[in-house]
Amino acid sequence: MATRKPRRKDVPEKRRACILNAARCVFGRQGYAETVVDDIAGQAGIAKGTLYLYFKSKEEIFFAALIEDAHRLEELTRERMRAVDSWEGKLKEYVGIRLEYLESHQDFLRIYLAEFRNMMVRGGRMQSEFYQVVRESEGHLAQVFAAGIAKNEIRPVDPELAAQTVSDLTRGLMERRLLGWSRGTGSKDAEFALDLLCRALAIR
Amino acid sequence: MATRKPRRKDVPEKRRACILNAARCVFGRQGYAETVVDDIAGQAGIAKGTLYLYFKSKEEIFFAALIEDAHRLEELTRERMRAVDSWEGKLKEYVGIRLEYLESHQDFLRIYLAEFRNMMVRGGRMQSEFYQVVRESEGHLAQVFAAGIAKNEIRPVDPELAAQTVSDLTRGLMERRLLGWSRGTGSKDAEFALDLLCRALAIR
Amino acid sequence: MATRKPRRKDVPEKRRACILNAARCVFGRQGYAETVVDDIAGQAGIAKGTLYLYFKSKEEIFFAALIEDAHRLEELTRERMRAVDSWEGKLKEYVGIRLEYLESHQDFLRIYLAEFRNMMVRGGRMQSEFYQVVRESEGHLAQVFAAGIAKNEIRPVDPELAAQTVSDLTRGLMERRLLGWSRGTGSKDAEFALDLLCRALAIR
Amino acid sequence: MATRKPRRKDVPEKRRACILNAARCVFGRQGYAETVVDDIAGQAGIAKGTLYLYFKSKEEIFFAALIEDAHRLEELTRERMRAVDSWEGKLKEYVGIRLEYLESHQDFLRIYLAEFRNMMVRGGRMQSEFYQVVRESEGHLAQVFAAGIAKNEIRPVDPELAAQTVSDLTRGLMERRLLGWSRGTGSKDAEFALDLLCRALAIR
DNA sequence: CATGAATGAGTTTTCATTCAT
DNA sequence: GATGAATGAAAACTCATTCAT
Repeated sequence: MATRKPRRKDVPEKRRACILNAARCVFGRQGYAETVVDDIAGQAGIAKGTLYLYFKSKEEIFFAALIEDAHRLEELTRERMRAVDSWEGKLKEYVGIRLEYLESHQDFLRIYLAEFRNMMVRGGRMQSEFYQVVRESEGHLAQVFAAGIAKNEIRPVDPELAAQTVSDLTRGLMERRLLGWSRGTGSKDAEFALDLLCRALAIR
Repeated sequence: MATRKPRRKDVPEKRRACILNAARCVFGRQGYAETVVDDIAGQAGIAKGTLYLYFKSKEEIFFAALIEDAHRLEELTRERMRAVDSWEGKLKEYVGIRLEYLESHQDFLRIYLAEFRNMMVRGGRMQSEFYQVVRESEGHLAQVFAAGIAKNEIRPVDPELAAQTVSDLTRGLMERRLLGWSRGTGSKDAEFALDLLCRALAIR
Repeated sequence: MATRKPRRKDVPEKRRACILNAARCVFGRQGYAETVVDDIAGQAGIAKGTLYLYFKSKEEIFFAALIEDAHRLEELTRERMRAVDSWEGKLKEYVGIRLEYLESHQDFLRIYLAEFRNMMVRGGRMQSEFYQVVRESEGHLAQVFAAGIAKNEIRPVDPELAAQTVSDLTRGLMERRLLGWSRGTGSKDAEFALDLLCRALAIR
Repeated sequence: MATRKPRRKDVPEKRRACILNAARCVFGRQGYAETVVDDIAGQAGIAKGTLYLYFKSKEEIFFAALIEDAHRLEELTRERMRAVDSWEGKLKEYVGIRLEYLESHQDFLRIYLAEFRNMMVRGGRMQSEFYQVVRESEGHLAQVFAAGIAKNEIRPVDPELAAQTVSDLTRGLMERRLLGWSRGTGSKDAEFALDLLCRALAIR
């Protein structure tokens, strides 16, 4: 009913998405510095000049690609966490969704993780938005822990710190997978991390 | 008596060190890509050409700075861990030394962490040596856990995985400090992480 | 009818030719080493970067300019030699065409001759193609002599050696003209060289 | 009697010669542009700075090496030509001495020939002196021919032109040897060239 | 005298961005 | 809108020359 004829106004939207996909692909494979604008245009199957009709600069393309996917991941996470009740289940989803995402969006996660670290190196660049998404994500997790504490299922720890811990461990898991040190969604290392968190946080 | 006149032969050594310090400073502030060779020369107070008497390329300077300090950190860690007996104490030292090092070698740790993540992103570049140091460091930690398990002080977990977990958490702590989200050596987040690890690993 | 609108597709061809002409001009005036890429761009009236859209490197420009003209000279030579019958006539054309070419393509011949000598100095560089053209040219001449010998018009000498001799003498004539020691197509020195060759080679 | 004790004042002379030999060696092997001053110093077994006590610049070293040997060759030629009487003998010596010199001074002849051609490319550089030596050499040869003509042994040709012809042919022979196309002092090509000249010049 | 570390102007090449078609 | 040829401002690296020791 809604999107019957994808005429006119939708084409530009399609173009934009196409460019961002191409960008994720080449940025993920080669990194920001090694990627030349022609690579993105080539991968997207359009001319170099056309890119500049949709984005102001190479950097803008990069962050647009990064943030769009970060939002998507965040939405997906909320959705899946809503679907389970226990805090352990929600925690498992948080980690699990990231490891799944990794399989299908390796390109994105490569730049996501690398950029996450660059954010550390200098506050600069990282134009607040990516930074926001990351903080939101951790905030959401913190709420889960806060609720668990309120329900007396979790020890009375600082929910923020617990969330940070989960965030750190999950990034570690993803990175090692990217390096090829481990595989699969439910492998040993993920189980170990989840078990460790549950043991350390659960009452008793 | 010994080093009275630091003339002649010592000067080149001094120059090299001076260049590496300058390099750490600018790489740490601006990252690898944003740093131009002139910046390093300027910071070191020498001419651009002089750099090339001591190093073959910008990249070589980068890795020399990185690896030299990585070795130093690794040595310091071993020393300090040797000085205590309990596995909890050793663990505390491992984390503590890193947070202390951070205060005095912020520049280095900025590039250390950023590069650590880049290593994840693509195997390339990272010329094995840095990679070696990092793996050694985790291996050393794993031995500590293995010993704890043998002495029945630690639950029978995979020592490698436990070491990875510590590594991930410690990097997380450092990164947040670098971002200015927390301060001090003995602050809440570090205590939280250590407490969490001890609870999760200790028998009982 | 044919080439009414030289639009679109012809422009790149024109650019290439324009660059090569500029290159011949400055290389011819200053030599390879003394020429900087900016000189070529300036002479061609385009930006430095544009050169690299048409050629991969300074060296490639150099050899493209060299070889293109070498081929042209070779073709012209064959054409003109075919037009006469006697071996003396062909010989005269071989020398004459070169001296004429010199008048209109001084730039080219400067680099041609200089490079010819560099070829001698070290086998390196001279990427086979120029070398091929030169050898072909001498080979063609050798065939003329071989035919003359077969027809009993020329003494039974080694045709290859005779061709080399002609080649050496002709280069000498061109070089002296380039130095300004003599002028004109039909001047004394050329006549002398031709007469000398005919006397030495002809039967009787 | 004269040179008893090579003390004091002779050492600098020795140094100079040593530098020039080194220069010939590396210039001959690598060409002017590819040779860096360190190469010369290294080959001479002295420090780079020392070169500048004996010569003002790289270019000066180059031309000093070139001209010194050119003078030596010229002297040797005169000596040997004086030792024979017939013009054919003198001619043979002129060519022969050059082919011999080639065997023992390949390095020099490589730069000699290349530079000879560069002289053609632009009058510039070639600071008259080398130019002078070359002209003298041809002048000397011309005198031989003039004498031959006076004695009615040689046809009444222009002696200058004849000398140029010999010069061109000899350079051709040397170049081909340098390229490895022929070997030995008395091989076919040299005989051919001499025979050709004699036939063309001799009365009858 | 001899040295060789230091210099910095100069070179080639790349590539994000623009704009006439 | 789309194109891709043209641009020119950097960047990494070299090397002839100098000069304090």
